[in-house]
Amino acid sequence: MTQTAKITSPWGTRADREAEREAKRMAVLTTAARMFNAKGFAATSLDDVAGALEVTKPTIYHYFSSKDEILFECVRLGLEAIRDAAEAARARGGTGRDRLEALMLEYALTMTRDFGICVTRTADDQLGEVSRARFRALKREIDQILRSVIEDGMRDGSLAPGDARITGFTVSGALNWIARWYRPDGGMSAEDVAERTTETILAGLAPR
Amino acid sequence: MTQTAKITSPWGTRADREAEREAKRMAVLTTAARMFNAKGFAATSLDDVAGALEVTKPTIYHYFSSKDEILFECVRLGLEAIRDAAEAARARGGTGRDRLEALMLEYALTMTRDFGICVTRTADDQLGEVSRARFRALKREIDQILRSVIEDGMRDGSLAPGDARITGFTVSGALNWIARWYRPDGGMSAEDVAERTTETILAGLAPR
DNA sequence: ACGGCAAGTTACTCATGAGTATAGACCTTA
DNA sequence: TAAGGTCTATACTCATGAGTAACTTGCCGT
Repeated sequence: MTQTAKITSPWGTRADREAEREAKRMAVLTTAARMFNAKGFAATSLDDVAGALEVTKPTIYHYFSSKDEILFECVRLGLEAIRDAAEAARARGGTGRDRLEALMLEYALTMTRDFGICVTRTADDQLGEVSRARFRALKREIDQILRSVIEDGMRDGSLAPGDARITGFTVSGALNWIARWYRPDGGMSAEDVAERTTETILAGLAPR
Repeated sequence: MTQTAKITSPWGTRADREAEREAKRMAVLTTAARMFNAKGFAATSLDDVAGALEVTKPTIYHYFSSKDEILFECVRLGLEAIRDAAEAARARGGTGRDRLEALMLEYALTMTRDFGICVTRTADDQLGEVSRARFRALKREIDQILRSVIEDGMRDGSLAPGDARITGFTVSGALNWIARWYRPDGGMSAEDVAERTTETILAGLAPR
């Protein structure tokens, strides 16, 4: 039998090159997000980010047009992860409570990851005008999905009646805070943290 | 009857002058806190703060030695307000649940005020090394008081059993978040917000 | 009266870091 | 093999804003 299997060419195709470019973009974003989370956005210079990737600043400007764009892309990835999870939870079956629980679990998990952490550490005043508007819009979108699921639950009796707005803020506050205290090396897995926090929010502190 | 009532001298005493100095210091802190909250710490220059007070930057340096000191004093005032309230709540009588409720109400109220807002908007990387250490110590102190009250409540049966650490983080997250969404002009008083949020945390979302 | 402290001012210095001009190496395609 | 795009580096510019030097004014205590 002759060798007919196609070997992979050492010369990349256009698609290969685009994938590589995308991989480099993501490497910049991941590195930047980690450094923003560790030292703060203002205290992290693009020279720092470039240095960590062992390239120079103009290289970064080859992939991004400004520091603002880099920060926005980081929070966008975090926010879109939450929004997509929230949307999926809203669309699935079950009671409002079931859907809320699914939503909270995914939300909490995102809060243990680089881009999710970046979201809660970023105040909108750090972004330029255009990014800021998009940032707020995404946050509003998530708040609204969360609130609508809570309202569904209150309506179908699977959640206690109350003010859906306040309840929504309480939930997002508790979940967002995970990003501030969770440490992967702290003996608790991200999944454990997500489950316990979700459980605490649902059950409340008072005994039943 | 002759005039014997002591008139207040136009020449201030030493105490007067010290009080005035203190008032000016506080004016700087309040103005700075509001501007930090509105535009972010990095985006607020001391020239901005001085301008808002209709003085010049060196005047501010007459009362404070650095921008770092100003930020730290702002968060210190916020954190000490919370810590004192927490300590008072821990010391008073009643079940763990009663004390926790009192603690949460005061904590929530502080989160609607300038220095409290400053606390949650300040990431420790914005502070110099020394201030950062004191900042963390104060936060830890508050966390520990909160946790000990929760543990008391779990022990005396007035709170549902669970992981006091996770529960504490959930509580502080939900409360801290108030600083991010509360607007005094939003139709709800700070007291209302504090009560409703506290109630939601205690009761939980699931129906009873 | 006078030395000195308190409270301001104007007019600097100086480090930092975002963003750019320009050039060179390499790779692909005609 | 020449043209043109892609990727990276060196070596800048330039605005900003923290912090300071040095001076003025006025009040206080001796």
